[in-house]
Amino acid sequence: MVGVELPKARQVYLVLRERIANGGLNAGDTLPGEQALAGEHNVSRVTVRRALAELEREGLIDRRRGAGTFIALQNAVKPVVADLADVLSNLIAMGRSTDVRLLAFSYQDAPAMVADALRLVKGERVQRSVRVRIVDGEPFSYLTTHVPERIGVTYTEPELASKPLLALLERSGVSVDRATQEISAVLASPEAAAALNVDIGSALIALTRVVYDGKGRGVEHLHALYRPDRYAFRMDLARTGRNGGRRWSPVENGHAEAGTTKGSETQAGNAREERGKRR
Amino acid sequence: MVGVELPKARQVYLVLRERIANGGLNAGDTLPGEQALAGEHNVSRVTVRRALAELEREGLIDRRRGAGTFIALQNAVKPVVADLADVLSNLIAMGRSTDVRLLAFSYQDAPAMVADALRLVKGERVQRSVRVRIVDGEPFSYLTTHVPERIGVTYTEPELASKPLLALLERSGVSVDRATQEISAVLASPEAAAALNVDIGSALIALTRVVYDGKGRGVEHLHALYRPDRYAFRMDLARTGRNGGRRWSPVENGHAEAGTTKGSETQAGNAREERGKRR
DNA sequence: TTTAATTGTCTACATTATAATACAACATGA
DNA sequence: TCATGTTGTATTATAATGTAGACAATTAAA
Repeated sequence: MVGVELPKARQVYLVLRERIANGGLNAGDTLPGEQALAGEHNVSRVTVRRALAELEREGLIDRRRGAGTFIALQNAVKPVVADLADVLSNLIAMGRSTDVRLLAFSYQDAPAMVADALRLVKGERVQRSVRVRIVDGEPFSYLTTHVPERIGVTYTEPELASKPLLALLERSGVSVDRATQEISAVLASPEAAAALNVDIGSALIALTRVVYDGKGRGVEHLHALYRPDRYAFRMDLARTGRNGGRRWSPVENGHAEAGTTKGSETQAGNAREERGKRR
Repeated sequence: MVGVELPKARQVYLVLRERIANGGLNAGDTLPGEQALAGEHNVSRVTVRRALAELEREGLIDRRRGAGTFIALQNAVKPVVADLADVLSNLIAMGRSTDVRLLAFSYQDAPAMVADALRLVKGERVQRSVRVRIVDGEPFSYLTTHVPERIGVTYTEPELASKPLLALLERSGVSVDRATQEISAVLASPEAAAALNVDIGSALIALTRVVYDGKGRGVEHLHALYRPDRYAFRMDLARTGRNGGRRWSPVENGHAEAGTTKGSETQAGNAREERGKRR
């Protein structure tokens, strides 16, 4: 049973990061001393120091010998905030350069989950592709798509790497009509972590979208993973008329806000690259 | 720099769990032998066995001596899928029993992030509360709310533990009008992990909602953490008219589907409780 | 200046994780 | 029955991680 626990240094790191982000600690505040932190968390000072070193490397804190440890001034690297409907359009509208790398492309039997969602007969063949979308030189989404073979054959591998999948589907005569999507959270698997340049086991936003044509047949199964530090789903809600109903309705928000802070981005970006290389 | 890495056993565990969930492995399939897995992942067989032991404890696989390791039949404990607008209403509509525990309640200076979102003067006092919502006996959301002091004083601590916050706000004359919410993913901090009965460092869905009154003043800042195995945000989208626009519009879905499988829930629930107790 | 508190550094040791190997117990199919 | 491959168990060795304590360097305040 032992062996799958998190190292203590990482636990302390997590707790402190949480306190800095949401725990009511403001920029410039003084953190408790290493000795005190060691006591609070029931670990040795050396372990606390490892956690603090990681936080310092990410630019969240400043440590000054003799003085103490302080919360860094511009610690919040705000993610790009975009509407839930169409990520790509929003990014382009923000004037960002996007690029795609095709990591895998094959035809195979449909996994049970996909066959179920697309309403295929079990084992029907599908086209599977894995792509990484790169925005402004940094990877930020890891896309796994499954498309029924009969539709997949209407476009080629290089086309998939250069054009949006939805456009390819429409070109082949499919009427893209309706979709269902779910948002969840997962830990980064080694493959996804490598592609997105984050640590294995870090948190990722998971989005699963199933697209149907006019007749209700599934035409695309998309499983997307996003870096939460680079992206967040945002929606505006308005209270629905009936009083006491206590319900919200989604509101079309004209354009998404670009939320990435200029100054801090480069710094955090570099720190992250180091982290990725260290193995 | 060392000390915050994930143990190899946990990395292998993550990979295998990912493959079981989304990697095209179906129920009943045979996993590669421990020796083979050790080779694939460049770790020793002992390490692979630790990862497998964890998966077995969670009911995802069956191991039979002499025979092999198999994917458990009913492994997919589907989360409760609900609409993004109003979680609580959906749960009640599903006929589920919900309960609330109040973990913290205090008045304090507003953290920078909250003050910013609610458009308060920095350091203005706010009421902070931490609640855990329990559905069908299992904790599934961890809510941290900040409300401006002038509004917070209109209700009492026990009221907060028994009535929805939005109802309390309206009772005090606040016109709840508009909200913005963002969905992201975070790792479970020790506090959240303990409250939600999951492992430290597991992935959680993070939702931040800021509610405004008719005059655009912030009246509530909600930070919610959900267990992804118990919950997922779902939305239905329809293609917007203009052809080539390639945009989606949210669709009101009348009622959310209850997605929890009866049989598997108890089993997985028990496994999880064990996990929570082991420390 | 003095004093106390802080971070930085170092050493020695204990505990835990991982690796490599061998062998037993069991299942399966030839 | 037998050969083969599997999981279960044990042993040993090495590496990684955590602990404890002491001391130096620096800061800030008394």
